Order: sequence, then structure tokens, then C-alpha cells
Amino acid sequence: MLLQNPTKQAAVTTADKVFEQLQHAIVEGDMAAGSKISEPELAKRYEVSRSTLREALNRLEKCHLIERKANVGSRVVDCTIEGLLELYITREALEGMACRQAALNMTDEEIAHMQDMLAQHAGDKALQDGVAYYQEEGDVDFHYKVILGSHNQQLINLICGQLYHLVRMYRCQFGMHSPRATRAFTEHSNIIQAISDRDGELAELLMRRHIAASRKNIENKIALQQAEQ
Amino acid sequence: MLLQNPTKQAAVTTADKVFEQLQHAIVEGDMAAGSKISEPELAKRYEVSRSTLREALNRLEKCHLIERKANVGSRVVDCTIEGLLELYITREALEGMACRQAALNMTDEEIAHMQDMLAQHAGDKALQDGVAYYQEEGDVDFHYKVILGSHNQQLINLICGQLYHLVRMYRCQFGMHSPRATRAFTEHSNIIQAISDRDGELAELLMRRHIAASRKNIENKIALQQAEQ
DNA sequence: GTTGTTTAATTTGTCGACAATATTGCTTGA
DNA sequence: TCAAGCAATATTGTCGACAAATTAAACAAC
Repeated sequence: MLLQNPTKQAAVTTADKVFEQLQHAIVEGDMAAGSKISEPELAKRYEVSRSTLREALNRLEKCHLIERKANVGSRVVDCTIEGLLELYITREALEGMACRQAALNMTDEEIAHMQDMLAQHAGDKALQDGVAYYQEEGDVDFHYKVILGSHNQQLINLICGQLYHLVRMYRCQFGMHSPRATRAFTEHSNIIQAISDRDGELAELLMRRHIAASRKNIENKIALQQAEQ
Repeated sequence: MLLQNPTKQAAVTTADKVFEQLQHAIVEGDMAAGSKISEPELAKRYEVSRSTLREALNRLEKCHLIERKANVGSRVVDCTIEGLLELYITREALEGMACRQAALNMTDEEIAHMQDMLAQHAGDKALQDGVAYYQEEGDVDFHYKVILGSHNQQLINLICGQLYHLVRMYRCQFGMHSPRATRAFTEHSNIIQAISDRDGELAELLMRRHIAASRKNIENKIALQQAEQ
């Protein structure tokens, strides 16, 4: 299982390694969302100088996992419902367009490969109807493939390099392993079909609905929770 | 005339100031696109230490104006036709969605203010049918207003904080003061109308066409240039 | 003359210390 | 008792120097 950011390149410098560790810690919630970051403390904990730590912090800021204010310091971003919904809106726009471009720009080989992947997921899913696996890794794999298929470096960087770290963070913190698996599988199939038909307009429409469905799913949950209280 | 990035906050630290100067230099082309960046040289020229310069470089990287490779160094991004078209595609997706959200989320006051702005531009335009003014500043103002009107912080940060620096760079480097002014004005009017009608779907559609029209305008120019050779 | 290797020089990455700014806690006065 | 101002503390921003890596150059071998 890959399941790793395709735009990620091997960590060579120590700042890279610290960045990755911090990234993990933030995404997994080991560093509480919204909490203040103490540079001296973190530098000591990871056994690096403050310069290297600051270099790592800069990269965290680049993917919107922390926020800095001049002469005040850094905080881990906090996960709010509004932020989550905003993120989905943004994904809808970007991944929708990426899907349209994928329909135009993917090679036949890439499309074939993606169809194979889906077929394999179908097998896994039938095998272990626990559904969890597909939703977790399969979903991310699928979306990555489509995004990369757009062959648009701008879109790829924005989505994979920045947005998806936040997406993962929200997924962890809100414990979202949503049980839309079977439905998601059908939606994925239809999207791939549209791509292989080179129907960009339909591909975008389907991807947008796919993401919007997840968003609405969340909105409903929220509404339900508020109704209970 | 404002015409400045609405997400920009006052430069307080010296790294901020160096960042702004470098940003200007890159956007305007004083630092050639694609050229290598020498940290020691720049640090000396701006009379700061390498640490502060690197801090500034980090921010330039954040808005995609330079690219860094570990142990190798930084380069100013180069302006290619492909990159420009990719940028327009991305804008189409993001600003389209921002426009839809603006139709849903803008306050009546904000809408009224935008209508006033357009009316004023109309006057200016009639006055000096030189057209240049409207295209330059008015266009940017209009787009900023719509983006901010989305009330979606994620979209605002992505577009205003990152994408638009690149947009400005391309505009400068390729000398694009495209003469679509009168047509653009009509398109702007229609978009505002859709927003004030709270018709998100139409607003998004119109904004996407508006941006796509600019892209196609460029594509045609390119095709023409290549035909000449 | 070209290729491959070794050495020198330059550049980037990292470090610890100092300066400037912000925060905290205390004192003082009303 | 509370507010305001001041002092002390801690944090961030900036600096110059050293270590590690890359690039350039010189040299040797084919």
C-alpha cells in the first residue's frame, strides 16, 4: 500500500525530517489543534537548533497546518466545522476541475491503470465487506490518481501539496471514516467511465457531486448532533 | 486607488520588507524568470543577514514565485505558456466557486458597494475610452471583491495569498494589458447581477466563462504567433 | 580530444548567541 | 478592590560563523 502523497520527495535535510515528524504529530492530533507552539521547547524535544526548527515551521505554514503572527509566534490551526466545510467547497472546485482535465489529458495507459486499481478494490471490497479498507486508502489512492491525471502542475501542487494535509488532519481529528463506501465505489466507477469516455464536462460534474455528497453527509451529521442537544 | 492584495498585512519585520521588495522585483521582471538566486549576493545587496534573507525566500516560495531544491538552491519560477494556461485553468475553478459562494454569502451592503464600484468604473470608462485603466486596476478590484465576498477563508487565502502573485507576474512579463475591456465590463455587470439575484449557479458559470474567455484569447494569440513563424 | 577522477571553491544547511518585541507579574495609586 | 504603569521574564527576530554538500576546475588516463 502506497497511500502517500505523490508530490512528496524524500526528506534529505534534517529540517525535512523534523517537518515530517511535526506534520504527523499535528495531523494525528498529538499536537492539539489550536495549541501554541513554543520554538525553544520543540527545538529541544527534537534535538535541533531553533533555526532548523523554524525552517520546519515554515513548511508547516506552507501547507496551512500552522499559523504565524509576527513577533507573537505560531499556533496549530484549529479544526472548526466551518473550516471543514470550507475545505470541502475548495476541494469541490479544484478536484472537479482536475477531473475535467484528467478526462482531457490522461494517457490511455494511465486510464487503464486506474481501471485496474478500481477492479482490485472491487475484489477487496467483496472479500472483506468490512468496507473500512476501501474507504481509507482506496479513496485517497483514487483521488490522487485523478489529480495527477490532470497533468496540471498548478492543480497538483495546490491539492496534493497543500490541501490534502489539512484534509487528513480533519479526518483524523473528527474521526471521519464515513460509511459511504459502497456508494463511493459506484461514484468512483462512474467517474472513471466518464474519464475514459473523454467526457470532461461529465467527469467534472460527477466529481463535484461526489465531493459535495460527502460534504452534505457531514452537514447532516452536524445538524443531527445539534438537534440532539 | 487601492489595488493591493486585500489579504496583505503590514510588513513589520525586516524579513517582511525584504520579501516585499523581492516580490516586486520578481513580478516586475527585475529578477529574470528562471534565474538562479544567490543567497550571499542577495543578502549583501539588501543589507541583511542570510537568515533573514532565507526567511524572505521561504515566503516567496509560499506564493510560488521561487522554487527551492535541497542543497542546490533557489530559482525564480519561469514563465511558460503552459504555466500560464494552467494558471488560468486553476483560476477558473477557484474563482468560479468563489463567485458561487459570493452569491450565497455576500451581504446586501457588500453587493451594493460592488455595484457602486462598477458604476464608477463605467463612468471612468466612458470618460477615457482609453480603456487601459479599467482593465488594469478595475479588473483586479472587481475580482478581489468577488473573492472576498465568498466569505470562504480557504478560497480567499489560496487565490489572493498565492495565486494572484503569479497572475501579476505573468501579466507583467508577457505584457498582457489585453484589450477586452468593454467586453469584460459587460461580463462583470452580468456577474454582479447574478450575485445580487443570489443565483449561485449562474454566477459561477458566468465567472468561469469570463476567465475562460481570457484564456482562449491568449491561446488564440499564441496560435497566431506560431502561424506567423 | 574526450572522459573520468580528484581537488579546490562556492553554496547551502545548521548552530549558538545577541537584540528587539511581547507577555507576565508585581507594585503603586486611586 | 480594581486599574494602570512598570519591571522582569520569556519568546521571537536577526546575526555571524562553522559544517556538509554541491559545483567548478584542474589534472590524469585512455
